[in-house]
Amino acid sequence: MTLRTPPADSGSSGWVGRAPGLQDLDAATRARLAAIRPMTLPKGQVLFHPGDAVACFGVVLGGRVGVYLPGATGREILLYSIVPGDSCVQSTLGLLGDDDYSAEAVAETEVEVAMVPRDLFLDLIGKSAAFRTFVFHSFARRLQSVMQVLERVAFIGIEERLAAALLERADGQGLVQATHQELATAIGSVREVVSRRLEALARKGLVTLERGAIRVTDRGGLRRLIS
Amino acid sequence: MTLRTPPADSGSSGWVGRAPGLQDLDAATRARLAAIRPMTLPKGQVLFHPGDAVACFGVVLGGRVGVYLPGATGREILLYSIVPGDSCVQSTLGLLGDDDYSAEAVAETEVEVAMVPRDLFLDLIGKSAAFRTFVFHSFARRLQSVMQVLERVAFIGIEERLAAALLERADGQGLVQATHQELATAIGSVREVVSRRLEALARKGLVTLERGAIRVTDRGGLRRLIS
DNA sequence: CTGCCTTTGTGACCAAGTCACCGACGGCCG
DNA sequence: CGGCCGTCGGTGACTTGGTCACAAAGGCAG
Repeated sequence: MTLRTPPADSGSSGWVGRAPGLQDLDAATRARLAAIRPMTLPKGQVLFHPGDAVACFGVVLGGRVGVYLPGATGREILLYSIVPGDSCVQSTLGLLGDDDYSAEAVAETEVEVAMVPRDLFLDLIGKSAAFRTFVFHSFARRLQSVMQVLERVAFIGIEERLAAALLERADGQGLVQATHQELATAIGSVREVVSRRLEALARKGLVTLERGAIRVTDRGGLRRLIS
Repeated sequence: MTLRTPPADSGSSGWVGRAPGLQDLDAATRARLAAIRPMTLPKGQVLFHPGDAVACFGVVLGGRVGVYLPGATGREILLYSIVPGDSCVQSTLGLLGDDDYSAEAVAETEVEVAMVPRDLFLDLIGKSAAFRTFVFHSFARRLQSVMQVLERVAFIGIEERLAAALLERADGQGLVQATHQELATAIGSVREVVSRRLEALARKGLVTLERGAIRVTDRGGLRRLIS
């Protein structure tokens, strides 16, 4: 059995039906989108860098993409993650506002994504109310979430942010597969600080530390730190 | 001579022609907007609080509105200022994403604003490409600017942010009419820190301090701090 | 002038970021 | 098997920025 992308399947739903938020599209728009063949990107692949020109409107169908804002010092901070059904709002920004990308996007798992070319995107925005609603909603959610990131970085202490990040990432067994550096980037801090805080959490018995991973042993305790 | 709002003047352009960004609207949309009577708000007036439901889409015609994100600790940070021709993107967010306001808007001068009711707004979004473009552009600019605020707060030192804020606010004579507290809020810091930095800038001969104001005496010197 | 409010100054302390360096683990290759 | 090297994590000394508590001016109304 081959691992190629499946045929376009423009007859019935195709990938469009699998994208949460795009299901309510009118038939004409559906058909035009369905003609696009989704592509698969390996984990670690960079989708765009700051300064790249925006060519397409990306809709993520599977996997997770992290969007990072890099600072002058080499540090960077996670703006948001794109999960299935989200569009890449950085692209919207570029297509509608004529700006280049100012952030970096990295595939954090293997990712399946449909790339809508600029012209089709602009045409659909004009013609399909449902498509417009989809785009606007993505946009609104993103602005909200960026403001939340700002609020946290500006007003909330490291311990609280770290606890939240751990709870968010823990799987069923409480395992968080992330290096200290990755957690630091996610909460807008630096490795050393995260290492020290994790050690403190471990001393309080809330987590245990492994190489390349953290195991959450007391979810309630972490939740209490968040208040 | 009375100071009332002028008559609606729906015949020719009315206020719509005075709003940068709305000039390219089609005649039908223009007419529907022109029927709205702009209102004037005094300096200091609060336009909305966090938690308020969004009822209208506001377009600022004159003056300046500051939008602040409040933190749990009582501190708050300036997200952006709305100047003539900008729409209030917080409103867009609420009207399209069904969220309440999460920020606070305050008139920083006397302000003239046209409030577009929700239904008319949604209708125009659907029917007028030019209006849509206007809204999208505002939206895109705002997301960009919020990301810039985040980048500064996360990665850039106080001195640099302060110098930038001073340059931005200085009038022709170099006078910045703002208290230390106001500057602190603008750059996402606190009064004490700003006071100390200002004192340092004064010792370097870049500014002189007055009660309720700062006078920039060496623009070049401040610019050099920003690099 | 007096009292009161707003703005600014100050010191001690705590939280977080920076820098420099070390050690520990885990492949991987000879 | 043993040594090499890259990634990951630990640590101490130091700087920057935020917090807290309180004092000292300026300004204005009564």
